[in-house]
Amino acid sequence: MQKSSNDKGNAKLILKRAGLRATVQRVGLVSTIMSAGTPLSIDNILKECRSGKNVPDKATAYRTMRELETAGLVNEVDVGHGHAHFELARGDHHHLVCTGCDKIVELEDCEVESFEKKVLKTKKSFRSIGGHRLTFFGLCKKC
Amino acid sequence: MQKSSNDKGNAKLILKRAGLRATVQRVGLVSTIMSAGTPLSIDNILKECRSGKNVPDKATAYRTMRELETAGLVNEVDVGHGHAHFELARGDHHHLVCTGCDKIVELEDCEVESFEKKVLKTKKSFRSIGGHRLTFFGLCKKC
DNA sequence: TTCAGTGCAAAGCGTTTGCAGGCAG
DNA sequence: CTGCCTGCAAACGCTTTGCACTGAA
Repeated sequence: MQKSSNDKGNAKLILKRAGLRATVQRVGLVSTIMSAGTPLSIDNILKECRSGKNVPDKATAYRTMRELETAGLVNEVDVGHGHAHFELARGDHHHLVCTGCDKIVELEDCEVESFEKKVLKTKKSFRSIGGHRLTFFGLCKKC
Repeated sequence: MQKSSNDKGNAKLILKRAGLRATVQRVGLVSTIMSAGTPLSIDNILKECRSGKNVPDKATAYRTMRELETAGLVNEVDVGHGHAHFELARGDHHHLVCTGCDKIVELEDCEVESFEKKVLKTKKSFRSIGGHRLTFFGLCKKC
């Protein structure tokens, strides 16, 4: 979870590539998301940023997330906590959420494709299926 | 989508069984949900109720949904529209949502169980998995 | 120097809650 | 008649927006 100067360099590159100015606030936000292995809430992101300088305002954090999302660099994740989480965009994957402590674990290797094909074949009123969202809820061993 | 007097009778029974008073407002809310084949937003539910008498207040609608949810009669559904939908509780099933017109279609025959077992076997930090939520997004033929 | 980006404060939206009055049992 | 239920309005939490100032290029 510790941010290296390498993360900050990468963050700058990522921002530049997206056509966004690499301000101190944005570099902090992006490197935080990059070094997290799990989707973070806005409050968590800001808490992480407080270890650095020029902590962004909450409005700035939201604005930046939307911009990164539009640029395809970040995905919003909703696990039913009443607020959004954000993670670095990556391939099709899902989440496992502890209903006790709200911990979120990433799941690789999506296994929904065959189901998706069957759904499209069955539901004649639909032209196409562009994506899906799958979340598992359970209890982690600490809860 | 038309509510029969039969629906209203069933609604009264359902409410009584849940230990709730069968007021005009609640009967309207429950029979609306019963006759819908798809999850409805609070606004849609109230719109449907307006064809009858004693249209419930929005606060009443929310309160009643929470009570029915606690009683296990209704499920909240979140398809990422920024507001809740409610449907009659039934077995494990999923939803297909049109990103054009927001239509929601029900999917029977859940095919996630084997994936779920594999996840539990892989993620050693979790004790149990109690449920999952799967939503497909696509375009219907009208969009 | 210039204007994209920022912080602050206010507004927006869905949802919840407090309270006094009303109706089902 | 009793107290559960209701409508109204205010509060709430997350998110967005308007605006004047600021700092990156």
